[in-house]
Amino acid sequence: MDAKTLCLGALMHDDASGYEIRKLFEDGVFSAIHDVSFGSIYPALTVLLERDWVTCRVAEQDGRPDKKIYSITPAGRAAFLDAISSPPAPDKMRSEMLFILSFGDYLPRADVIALIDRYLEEYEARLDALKSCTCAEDAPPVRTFVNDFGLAMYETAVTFLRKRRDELVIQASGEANSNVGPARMSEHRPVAAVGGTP
Amino acid sequence: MDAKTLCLGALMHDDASGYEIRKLFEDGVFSAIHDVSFGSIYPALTVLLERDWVTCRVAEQDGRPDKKIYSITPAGRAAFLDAISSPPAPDKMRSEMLFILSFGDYLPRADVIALIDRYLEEYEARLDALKSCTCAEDAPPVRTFVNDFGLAMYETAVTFLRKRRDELVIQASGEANSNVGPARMSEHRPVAAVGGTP
DNA sequence: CCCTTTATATATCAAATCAATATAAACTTC
DNA sequence: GAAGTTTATATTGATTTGATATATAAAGGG
Repeated sequence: MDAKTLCLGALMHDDASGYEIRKLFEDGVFSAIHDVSFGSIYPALTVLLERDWVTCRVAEQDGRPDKKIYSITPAGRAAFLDAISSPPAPDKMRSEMLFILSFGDYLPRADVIALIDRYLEEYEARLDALKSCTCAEDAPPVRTFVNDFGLAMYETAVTFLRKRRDELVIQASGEANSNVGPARMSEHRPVAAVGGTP
Repeated sequence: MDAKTLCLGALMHDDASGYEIRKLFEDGVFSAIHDVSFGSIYPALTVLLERDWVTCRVAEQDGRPDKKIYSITPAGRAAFLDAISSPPAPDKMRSEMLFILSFGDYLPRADVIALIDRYLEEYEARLDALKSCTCAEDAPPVRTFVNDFGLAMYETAVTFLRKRRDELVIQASGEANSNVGPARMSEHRPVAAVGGTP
């Protein structure tokens, strides 16, 4: 999906700066759905301005750098509704965790369990975040659809991971009395590329 | 995750051509996990050849163009295991469907239901594909982990979508006796960008 | 008191990635 | 036998990402 469409979607809810749009996809309502980075957002906003799909006002702030607050125009709303009326592409998942875990046979059992622990942490955090931003419970089913979908998926993930983790721990302690308790791996960094000259 | 690492992972299972690697991520074992396109695979294989992490033999075929079949070397296996020992990045989802559905209030109810129907079709197909490639049931839990995870997630998705679709249909037929049966949208195309000069 | 981290806020750019397209032969279907 | 699909490889242009730079300020540790 085009970064311009994603930005318009964010602005359909409320006026926002580029930074705030990013946060919507990082932590906010879109966090379970899609992702965009600054490198796409700022050029997209520039183009949207040129096309008069959005307007921009500068808000001075005490201390912090000036904010450029973008608003969607009626023409922008029309363009957005037109864009989302085309049939969407299939969902795409990118999970380094699952990719690595699919090679669990090649890794020490303790590493596999530690990896599942990290994975569990991630999905527990997402579940909590989603639960806390759940709005009115009596809202119509269209409005709660996406939130409830995310909730159902994350709950399934957490339940599955907890069960399998425990099975692996029991199995491992049966094979050898090694240390496979709730070990945590070191702090998070993106997975290393496959070497080469940096 | 680096395309080189993804290619090495594919070759850990078996020798393959660039085309076959692509299929593993499109239809095969990695389809629920990650995605890579030709534009990443072919340059990656070239680099892997230079580093002697893979070898390449040309297989002549009757009729069809020659196949370049790549094999992972012992050094390649070592490099792969090293690459996957780094802590992985968090999962990323990109769902145009959910993004569009989150604006369901702005769309005609019939369109929303048609969209959910498409979504259901997609996940039913994925579920079937995953079910058919499920291997030995007595395999150790590490080996079945990723497949079972995908199965659990897809089943949750399908169950959720079926339930919500029916709720929306009942609600819609209560509001007005409009045609909201199992309508199907036109054939699949990627979602349109937000206009501009093509 | 200094240093690091975290947060707000915008912007740029090289490197990686994707979607689309070109080529080509064989197989399929009508 | 013409047209379309599938198998297979490869390239290109456009887009996206991830990293980095700049600027300010608050918070916390040592």
